[in-house]
Amino acid sequence: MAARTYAQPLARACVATDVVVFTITGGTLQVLLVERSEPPFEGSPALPGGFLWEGETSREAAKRILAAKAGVRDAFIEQLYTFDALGRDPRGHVISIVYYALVPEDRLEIREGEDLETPSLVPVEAVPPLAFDHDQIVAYACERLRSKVTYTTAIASLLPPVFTFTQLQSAYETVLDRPLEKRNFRKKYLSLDLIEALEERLEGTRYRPPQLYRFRSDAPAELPSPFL
Amino acid sequence: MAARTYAQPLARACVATDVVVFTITGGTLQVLLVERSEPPFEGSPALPGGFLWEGETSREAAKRILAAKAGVRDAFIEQLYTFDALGRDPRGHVISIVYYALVPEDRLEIREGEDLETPSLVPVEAVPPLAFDHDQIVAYACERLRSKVTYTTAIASLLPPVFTFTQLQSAYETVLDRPLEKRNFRKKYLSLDLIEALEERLEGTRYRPPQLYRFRSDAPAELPSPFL
DNA sequence: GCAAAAGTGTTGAAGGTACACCCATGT
DNA sequence: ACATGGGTGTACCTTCAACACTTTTGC
Repeated sequence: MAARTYAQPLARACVATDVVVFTITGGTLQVLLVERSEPPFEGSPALPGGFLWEGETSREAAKRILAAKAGVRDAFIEQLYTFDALGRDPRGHVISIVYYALVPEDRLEIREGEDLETPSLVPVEAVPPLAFDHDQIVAYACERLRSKVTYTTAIASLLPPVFTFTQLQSAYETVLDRPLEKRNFRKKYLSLDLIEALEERLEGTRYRPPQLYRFRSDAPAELPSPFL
Repeated sequence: MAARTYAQPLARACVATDVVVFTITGGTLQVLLVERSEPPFEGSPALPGGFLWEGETSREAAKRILAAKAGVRDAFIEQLYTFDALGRDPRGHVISIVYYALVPEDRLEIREGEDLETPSLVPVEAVPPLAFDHDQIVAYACERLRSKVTYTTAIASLLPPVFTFTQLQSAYETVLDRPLEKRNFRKKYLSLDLIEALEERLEGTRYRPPQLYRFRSDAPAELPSPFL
């Protein structure tokens, strides 16, 4: 590829992608893990991932992996960081361009890929020791997610298209891992003008039916300043 | 490396690093560019960069490039993003793990590398069209830098170890590209307790000698919330 | 004494935090 | 009528923004 010769031998690195898939289930933030079906770390839990295919970008690879393991094709997905410590993969110099994805619980379809790796959801508070440097990656992704929701509308990607205010608040509480005060949260959030009330209310509750909301189609992805 | 065969051919990508070196000179934010001494884009301005060497991480490569072009060994350096669009390098699939670095003006020693590429500083407001996707990279790095200084002490890396309050404020104004109100800035900044006054004042001014400050050795790198 | 930058407080507006009760529904 | 979560307003305090003059030095 490079016609010229260099004083130093160039790295012969392989490029991989791993994906940290987040979802909220049962009031906890969960991450999707697979059990590795081959060495290295065979049998260990790990992030879903794999090598880049020819002619594929890392984002495309991440989407492919997301579709394969989580059954989702158009989720929020964003590059997290590139991990390339020399010892991170015993097979040699493998760099991983890591993405994180946000998937609403109801859109997640966990399936075995062709490679027979079984995906499962694990609360972020209970992630077991993982293969490679994936523990660090998960920790970093959580940090990023927490900060991201405070100045963007990324939370929308963890919620169904239509939701109640309580669901919205509870999603924030889950991600941020702290309680928010109900009245202040509503006041503040409504003032941001990001969401709009539907005409219907939720039916079939055995209590007062809550107002339904959705994000406005013109809601900005990013807010000028953090609001939480 | 991979013993197993795959259904799809794996990407044969080369890994490079580029570095966006920022400094403040003469009240403007500047970025270090080199003129490419070989194809592709021979003669075009570009970011300093190059392929990873064997046994080297991208961060080490970035530091090597920083040292080679800017004569600086221990500057602030942080991974920015990994760019891997398929068409970004006409030679083939080259992914670039990009870093950005902050260097105080007085520590910068611009030098020609062995490759004869001549580095020069250019105001970020006047960056010419660059090779590859480097325009985008510079734009993204500026954005990152602007947001970074609002919630970290990264500004310290653009200043000499000892500085006046005016220098500090002016560094913020340069990076953020907007004026700040002097009294409010001082009040707010002092309340953060990040800097401490030296006993000496600056001498040799032809006006009232200003107080000198330095960042406290225990100043946190990151602040709990943005302050500007 | 003049030029040049350093340094310093107050006030009004806005926004944040803390807090407790009534409402609408299903059973 | 009761249980359940839905929904609302006020008072205080903190923080932010706007604003102009005096001080210290060198020449």
